[in-house]
Amino acid sequence: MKPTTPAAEDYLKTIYAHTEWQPDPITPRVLATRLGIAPSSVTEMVKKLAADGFIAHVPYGPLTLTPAGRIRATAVVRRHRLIETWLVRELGYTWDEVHDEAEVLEHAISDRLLEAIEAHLGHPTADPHGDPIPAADGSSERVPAVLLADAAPGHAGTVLRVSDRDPAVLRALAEAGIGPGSRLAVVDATTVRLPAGELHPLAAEAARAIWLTS
Amino acid sequence: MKPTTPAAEDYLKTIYAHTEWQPDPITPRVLATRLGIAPSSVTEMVKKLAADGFIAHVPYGPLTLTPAGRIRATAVVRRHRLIETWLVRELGYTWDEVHDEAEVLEHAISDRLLEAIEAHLGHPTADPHGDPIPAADGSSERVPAVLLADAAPGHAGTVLRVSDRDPAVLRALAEAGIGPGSRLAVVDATTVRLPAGELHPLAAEAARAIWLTS
DNA sequence: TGTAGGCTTTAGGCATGCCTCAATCTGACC
DNA sequence: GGTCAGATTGAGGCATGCCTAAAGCCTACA
Ligand SMILES: [Mn+2]
Ligand SMILES: [Mn+2]
Ligand SMILES: [Mn+2]
Ligand SMILES: [Mn+2]
Repeated sequence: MKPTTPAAEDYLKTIYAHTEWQPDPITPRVLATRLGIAPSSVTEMVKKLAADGFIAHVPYGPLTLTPAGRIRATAVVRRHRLIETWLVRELGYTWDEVHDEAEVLEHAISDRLLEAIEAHLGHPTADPHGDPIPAADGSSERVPAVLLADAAPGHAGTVLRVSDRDPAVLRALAEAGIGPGSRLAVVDATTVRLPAGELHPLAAEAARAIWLTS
Repeated sequence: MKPTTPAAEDYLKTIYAHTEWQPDPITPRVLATRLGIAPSSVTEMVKKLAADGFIAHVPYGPLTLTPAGRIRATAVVRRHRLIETWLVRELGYTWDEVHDEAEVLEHAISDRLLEAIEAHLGHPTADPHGDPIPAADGSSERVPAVLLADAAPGHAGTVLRVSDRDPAVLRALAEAGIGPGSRLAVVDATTVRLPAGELHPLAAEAARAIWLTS
């Protein structure tokens, strides 16, 4: 399989991540926005990734990963999440601080170091945000989940994951003691009830970051 | 101070390393050979590094670091050696395996992570090869040392450092139990006497890799 | 069914960091 | 002092990965 550059790996990872918790394939426009680059830059890289067999693309259509692309993408996701886990468990990072560091290191560590870190951590299956860490063969368990913002009032469940996209949301939730494993009941789109019974208000961004068991 | 790219950092580090154990400044030709690139590539990068104030260079002359260049170079060396130390002490690497990994990671970790690793290791002052780890301010202790290959027969001393350039040499020395801190007496250019009294033959490359107290 | 406006692609450009090949300089030796 | 080999520099080129501006496509809605 063709080697990939750090830039290409970020494209593949972002395409993969888009469909991880939601079915629609990603469009060039959305990919450009997520990566913080111009749409025309996506067009160019898509041409290369398609030529190398990592993505399938018909002009003006959405972007989907080929089997080879999925393998490469999950390998990058695996690195990212193991690095985040390592930073939190071994080096005193909080869950809102790890993302940028992992974004760089995921392209820099060798397979050898990745395996050493994984063994050192005891083969964790989820990162600090509750995201599943793919196994070395690319497989990962997918648990049915609902976005808190989309959950019906009255729905009660366990926090499965919290999107790591917005550090401010992560800090606010940590402050409230909410994280993967927390039990929550949905009161309305901006209020949850904690196990102790007290009501807790949530910013709209927080409600769109938390995924509960369905 | 201007930011530096990974490539520029490798140039600065290599220029610095050249004078660390020997006084003559490096020439473009030698720098190109060390970096494994063409001499004309060095000419180009030297122009940029000189324009940015990191090196001093008169055409056709040798390359020397400015104070700004020395600060940047020691920062990279500090990263490199702390990473090597961390790989050996925490993750089961041997001293012949760490160099390539550190060569990449030295450009990838944040200041935040560097400080966390350093604290986690207890602020070590030397890396697995005995090379001094510069402090955050760039300072480092320089101990007088002689290359084993240049030492007079009969000279006895402690191994201060072993060059990490050739992994095969490092493996052979580890096999013989020779490393920083070992006591050795020089018999001739290719033989040393160990503390137990036995003689040990050394390859010429090994004799040019070992530095003893003078 | 026509069209406006958004999405996608194309065209042309730029910075980085390499390369090869050719020209120029330097210093050691005759 | 002249010569010449090796070192250094210059010229031109290429891959990567971004950009802006302009052109082309597509579709939802009038
Ligand atoms: Mn990344
Ligand atoms: Mn995460
Ligand atoms: Mn390096
Ligand atoms: Mn070292």
